[in-house]
Amino acid sequence: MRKVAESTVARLSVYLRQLAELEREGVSTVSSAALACRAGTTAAQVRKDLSFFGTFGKRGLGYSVSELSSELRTILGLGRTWRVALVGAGKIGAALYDYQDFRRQGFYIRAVFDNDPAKIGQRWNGVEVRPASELESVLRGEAIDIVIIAVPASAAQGVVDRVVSAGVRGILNFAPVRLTVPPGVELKNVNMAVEMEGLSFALARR
Amino acid sequence: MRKVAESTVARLSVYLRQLAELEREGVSTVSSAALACRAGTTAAQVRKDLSFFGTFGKRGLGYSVSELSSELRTILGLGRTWRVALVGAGKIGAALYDYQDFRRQGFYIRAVFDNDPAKIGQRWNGVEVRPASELESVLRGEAIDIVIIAVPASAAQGVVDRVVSAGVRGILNFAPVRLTVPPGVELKNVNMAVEMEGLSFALARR
DNA sequence: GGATGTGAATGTCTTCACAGCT
DNA sequence: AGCTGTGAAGACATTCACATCC
Repeated sequence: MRKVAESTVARLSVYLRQLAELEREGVSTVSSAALACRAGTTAAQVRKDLSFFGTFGKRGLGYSVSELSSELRTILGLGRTWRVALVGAGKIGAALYDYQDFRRQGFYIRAVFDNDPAKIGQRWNGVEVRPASELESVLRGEAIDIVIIAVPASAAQGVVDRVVSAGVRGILNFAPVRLTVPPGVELKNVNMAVEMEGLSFALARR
Repeated sequence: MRKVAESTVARLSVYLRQLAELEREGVSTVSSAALACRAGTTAAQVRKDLSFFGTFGKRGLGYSVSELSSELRTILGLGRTWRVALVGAGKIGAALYDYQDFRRQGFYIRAVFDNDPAKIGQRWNGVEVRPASELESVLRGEAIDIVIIAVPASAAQGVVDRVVSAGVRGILNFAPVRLTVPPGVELKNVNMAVEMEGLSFALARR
């Protein structure tokens, strides 16, 4: 069960989202072909992806929407809540804080940090914006699992080093800069500039 | 020169960013090994990526930082300005509008749309927030190349259909939903939920 | 009959290793 | 000597196709 491709995991997320939609639509059973169609992939890919984790379907029938949904939630580690901190209370931080989809999947933002005195002390839905000086102590005190980096590029690596030293092992980075973390720490990057440049590349060659 | 992997293009963006940094540091020449180290990949990968587009280095020496930088900008289609529209003037839209890195690479937001009467008519840095009803006419009138979707998931596909019918061929989607576009239209997705679930997956299996 | 689960085949991407320039 | 550029090898991911089971 080791060694699963990142692309497989990303697709599982997509499947899960499609299953949630099917559930809302009242559909109770789905074939790999139907799920693939909604997820933008192929039936064989769906079956292969799932086969890494077990066997969830019934031959001749397909998959139970609710069962598969629940299995995927377990596989993706969504069977618990995750304690999240947000570093950077600027526009991007505010947008992320608001992004309710996180909460729905069990990601709870338990702490917010910023350096701007005008923001420190504000209450966001009951969560106080704290100064960066309290970073390590709050991360440990609140037992934070995952930190979201939403600070300027120049400050990001410094924040990451402190976050890692405070024992956090999952980081989602929105700063447009390549960060380094020690082995054992999981780092994901969301870089809009890379995506935009992917678009301009594709559009330019025609 | 056809058929370049998406992953290659994404890395080119990263190289370009590293080269810009090297330029600021006053470095004039860089080896594939040094660039790879900064970009988080291998020397062979750097050379192979570049080899799809030509030969830019000097054997025994490395690459001229400024030359390679300029070549990459051309390859990525950054040798011109791109006219961008933003649909959705909520928190995410506001954060994106503010994201100055876009502008620096030649992506200019020329139009903003929303449905909220409280937002329509606002001026964002001189760009007026317009009602969605004007979508097609403004996209054509302003000769928009790329549209950023920052509306709720439920509204996204409808917006995309209208945007495509108005002749736009590049879309960057921030709504957490799988969109479909006809062939010939380039679609990139930024999905934070997928990234967070990738983190929880990695953290859960230890 | 119908759809899954999976080894085998195919396709794609990355790494190796070295000839060839500077 | 040093480092690039690139075929060839290897690793990895996707697709095929079919035996298997409901």
